[in-house]
Amino acid sequence: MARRSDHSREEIHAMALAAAERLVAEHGLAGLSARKLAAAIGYTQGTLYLVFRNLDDLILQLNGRTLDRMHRILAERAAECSSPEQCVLALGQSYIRFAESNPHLWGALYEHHPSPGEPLPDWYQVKVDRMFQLVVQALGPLAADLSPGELDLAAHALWSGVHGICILAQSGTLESQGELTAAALNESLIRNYLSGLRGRGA
Amino acid sequence: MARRSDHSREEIHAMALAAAERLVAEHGLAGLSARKLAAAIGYTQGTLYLVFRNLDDLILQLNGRTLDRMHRILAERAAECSSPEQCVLALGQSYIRFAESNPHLWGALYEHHPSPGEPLPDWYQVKVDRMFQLVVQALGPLAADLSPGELDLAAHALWSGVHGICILAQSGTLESQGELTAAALNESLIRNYLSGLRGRGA
DNA sequence: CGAGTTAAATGAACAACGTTCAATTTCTTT
DNA sequence: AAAGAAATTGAACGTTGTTCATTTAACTCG
Repeated sequence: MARRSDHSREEIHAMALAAAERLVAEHGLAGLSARKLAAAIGYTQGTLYLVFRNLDDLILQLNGRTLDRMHRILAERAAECSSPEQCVLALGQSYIRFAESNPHLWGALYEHHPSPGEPLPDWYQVKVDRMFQLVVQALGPLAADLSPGELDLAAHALWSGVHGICILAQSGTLESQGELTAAALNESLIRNYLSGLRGRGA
Repeated sequence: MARRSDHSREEIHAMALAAAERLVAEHGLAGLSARKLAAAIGYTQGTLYLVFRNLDDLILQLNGRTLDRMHRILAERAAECSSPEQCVLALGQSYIRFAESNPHLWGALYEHHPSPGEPLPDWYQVKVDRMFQLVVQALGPLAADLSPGELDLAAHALWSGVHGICILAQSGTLESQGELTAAALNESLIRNYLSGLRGRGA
């Protein structure tokens, strides 16, 4: 089996990403290997390296897709809500729900570290920033007296807080105690933070 | 080189953990391997398996040590502060400072996942709970009208928020923007959350 | 003091990993 | 049909975690 057998480069690229998504969703990042992934699309490991620079590159692109899906879902939810506070709450709950129903794909987002300390590519950073912008937008009407910088700070503080709750929930640390669901923590965090934000300056 | 050469089992255990701490601190979890670690203490890889069940076990014990060190530092800081709000702030800042000055050891705490979904051993869970108790204690005087359950909820919400900020900071996502330091996010999160907590019920 | 026993330590072996690239195979063109 | 080009392969290399038969040193006893 060799040249131009069935699929173009673009098709192989898409097939590989789709198969990787299935593999990771089912077995986590650890269940992904070049040979297994190649077998899943009917090729051998070498072929993957014609389409991706290496596995890190492939995982990064997979994470990009996950960010896209997540952004789409959260943006929908943020559009449906009534009051601004409800919007922020909805964003948080949607994020938690996404993490809970796609644990391995969501986990891959932060389990995967690019090689040294080298920065993420621009196109990936854009997707991350777009997520934060959802929070900034939802937060805007609530904090009319804040400067743009203060608003950004608040959005980041709040959103990394929600992110931390997801991580804690997925690590199973708070599985034992019944009251401490991710949803309850999320609501407490957002409600009190917003209340504090309204009560004073930044 | 064979039997009873120089060190008892306990000594080898301690030497291995100390060497692992050095290796991980310098090169991250990825820089740790059975052969490299064994060489660092003058043994071969097989010897490690006489003392540890496997590498996961070793890393878990290493993380236990890190949690111990961190708890000691945070407990000292929490004892030195004046007002309760200052205590919570000090805890958060100390946590961030620890993560910033021990990035790889702190990273190993959450990068390492035990094999399937099997739970952490009890002795480890105790160390995690002990960390949360520091927050609960610091939070206690600030929330006299809260039930124990609500206090626990608040402590977990706040602390996972701080944790999320550390993760975000270490991932380098907010390195570009100058104002968004982990310390600033931490202060915003804690100040506003506590303000909200005082202003109303849970 | 030398022989025999016991246990510590080794390191070869196995399967799997990411990655590379000469070799092979198929398609296209002459 | 032969030659050329290009897609795909899969053997190879160096690494990984883990096991366990074999080796080697120390201790015990006659």
